[in-house]
Amino acid sequence: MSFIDEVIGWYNNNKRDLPWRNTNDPYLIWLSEIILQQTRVEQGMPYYHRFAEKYPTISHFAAAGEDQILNLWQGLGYYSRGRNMYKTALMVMEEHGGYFPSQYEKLIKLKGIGEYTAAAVSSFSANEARAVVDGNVFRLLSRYFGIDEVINSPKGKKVFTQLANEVIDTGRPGLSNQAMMEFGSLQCRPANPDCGNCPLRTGCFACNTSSVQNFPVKQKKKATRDRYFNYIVVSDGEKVLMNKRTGKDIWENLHEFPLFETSHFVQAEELITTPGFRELFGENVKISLVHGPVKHILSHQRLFAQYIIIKGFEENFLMKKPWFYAKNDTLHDLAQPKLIFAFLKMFPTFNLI
DNA sequence: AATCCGGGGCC
DNA sequence: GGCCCAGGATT
Repeated sequence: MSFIDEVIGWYNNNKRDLPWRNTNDPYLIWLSEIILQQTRVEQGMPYYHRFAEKYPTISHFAAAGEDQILNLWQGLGYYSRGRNMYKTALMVMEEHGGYFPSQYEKLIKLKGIGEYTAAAVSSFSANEARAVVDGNVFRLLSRYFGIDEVINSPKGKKVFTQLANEVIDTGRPGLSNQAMMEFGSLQCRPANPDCGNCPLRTGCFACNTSSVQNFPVKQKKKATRDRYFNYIVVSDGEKVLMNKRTGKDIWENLHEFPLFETSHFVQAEELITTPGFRELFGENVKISLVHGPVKHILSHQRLFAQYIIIKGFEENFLMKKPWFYAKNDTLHDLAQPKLIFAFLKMFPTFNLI
């Protein structure tokens, strides 16, 4: 049996029953593939069900607004995926007559769809023979063939893409791609792979040289930076002051409390006496309560957030600011990062004030 | 080529 | 604390 025949044989006996494998609809497959980018199946599953139920077709999806998409995306991270999905939905309605494309060459032109996702959707929905190369495939190929090319580099990506397209079963590309990823995910997993029971062990370079932990070779990422977020909570118990983030920073278009960022940690009492603070929130503000600091890890940043509940906020300080009041019972309609929705979940009616 | 973009699970 | 996860866009 060839390499790919072994992988497919294993897949037929060990595959998980995942909902997006029971359809040929390129829209639903696209939905699942975007959700699963850099995201574990178990984490993305509830989101897939929510999206598929609320937006059963691309027309339903496009009829929503970006705010609604981001709201349903809340908590999943990498929010550009949600923003790009919405752009793609509009493109499909305008440029493809509301029919989600299934061909690689059309898919690759859409927002948020790169080589991996275009190969996945086209092979699963239309059986185009284009190999998917995700983290699972990198790992499986590098271990089995003993390839020490750095995977997170343009050259490495090229090398592994070529190899993946050489091993793909062109007679059944969709099945072949699914099998490669499932094998990498369950059998040839990152930590403690089950080499003793692996059907590929006799031909596997890494297994035969006891060097599984040496593959794949990956360039280490740069250290993260620290940021200090001071969230200013202004509430009368019925409504709360909110801000919608803009620009190229994290969490674009998500909502949060008015933010006062500092270059280092500053105690709340000291913070409100700094000149910049008074200019933003008024001369008469006083601290009611402080929550935190809360540590929050992102892929490239460490956030230290403290929530400063203040009183004495003057309404005329709303002038020329993007802030707005949101009623407590409408907060759930606003997409928020975890640092905000987790706080609101702890104090749903600001009963701490 | 390097960096940025979330949140969670595992070791 | 580091690594990884059905990656892609930007610079």
